[in-house]
Amino acid sequence: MPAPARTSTEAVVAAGRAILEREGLAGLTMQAVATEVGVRAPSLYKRVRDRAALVGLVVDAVAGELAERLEQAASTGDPQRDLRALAAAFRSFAHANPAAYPLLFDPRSGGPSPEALGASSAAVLRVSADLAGEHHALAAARTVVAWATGFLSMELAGAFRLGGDVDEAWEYGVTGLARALGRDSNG
Amino acid sequence: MPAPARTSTEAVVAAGRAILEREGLAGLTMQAVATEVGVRAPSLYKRVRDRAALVGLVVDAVAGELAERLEQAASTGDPQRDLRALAAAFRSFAHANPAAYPLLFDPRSGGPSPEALGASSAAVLRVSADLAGEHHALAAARTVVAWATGFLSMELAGAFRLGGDVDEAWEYGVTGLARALGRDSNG
DNA sequence: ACCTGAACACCGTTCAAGT
DNA sequence: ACCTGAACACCGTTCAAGT
Repeated sequence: MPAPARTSTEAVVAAGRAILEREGLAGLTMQAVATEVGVRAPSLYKRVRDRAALVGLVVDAVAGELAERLEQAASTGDPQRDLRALAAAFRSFAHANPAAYPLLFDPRSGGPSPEALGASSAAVLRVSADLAGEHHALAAARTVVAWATGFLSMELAGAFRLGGDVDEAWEYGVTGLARALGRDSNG
Repeated sequence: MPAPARTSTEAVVAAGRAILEREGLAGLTMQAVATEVGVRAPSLYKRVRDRAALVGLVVDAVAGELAERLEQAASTGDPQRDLRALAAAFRSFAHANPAAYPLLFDPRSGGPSPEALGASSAAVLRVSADLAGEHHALAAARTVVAWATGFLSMELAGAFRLGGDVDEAWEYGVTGLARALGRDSNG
């Protein structure tokens, strides 16, 4: 009477993430996930409460991986270089996860868990403190992340349709922010 | 045999927008819109091709209204003041349209039409040119809009969960951007 | 303890039939 | 010319029944 588990929460989340990138959020159905892990849709409810919870777990997994990338990126100790490295890490992560990335900041997805959020914030906060001073660290970090995530959302959405060079606009932005944060902000 | 029209595309779009804010994107169903305009769901297909097209029309309407607000806001002629006014207009519009605003930059909504996009961009481009010089106008405008939209997406998503004062972070960002765009950028 | 088929409510969409 | 009921495919979710 036992009954062998034919899948796992990790497998379900991994499948969800793969399908999300392959088919988009609308394609991330319970049936599609069930098929991918080799089970029938109702069985998924042994692993996750409902579809929203599944999406939440996927978002958390993505946030965790982003945190790793940011941590690896901001490691030179030179605040100006680290800021540029953080920005580059954000952008390459977004390009590699175009469907998942916008979900991290989507009002409708609940957002990442506090833990995942904290992990993702750590590296940015550290560099922001180095650059803008402890007193302005939080506001500076929010400015950087807001710019990066807004830019990348727009880039992924194809919202830059007035011509011009998108890479150049990105470069302009990083440079401007590095300058803005680094000036007479040693509060 | 004629057959009186019992609704109109404008009424459908207005209903869609109202329901979007009341019930969220998931609540914006063809049935809900049909009920609101006093018709049965299949009749909506005389006005819009499908649900995605309806959402697109709603997004366009919202983009058009945002363009008006931005145009009204940036009118003092002083670039620094106009930039702050633009930022304030973005934020109050987002707060007034919390469900619709993120859709403007959502990869999944197709985004606003080129016309609506152009109208929304005009005021920001003008102020950016005044501030950063014609040569950097586009990159500067993209920096400002990216920051504002990213900040507001995060604010609406409840992503600022590390404490601190959100208004202060906004203020810090505007000030930093105004400084960054206005310095030695007269290319 | 987990898996399944069957069932239900709900949604988008099509279409023949009405006026 | 527009509106409608009926129908279809599809989806999330529940649950009793299997092992």
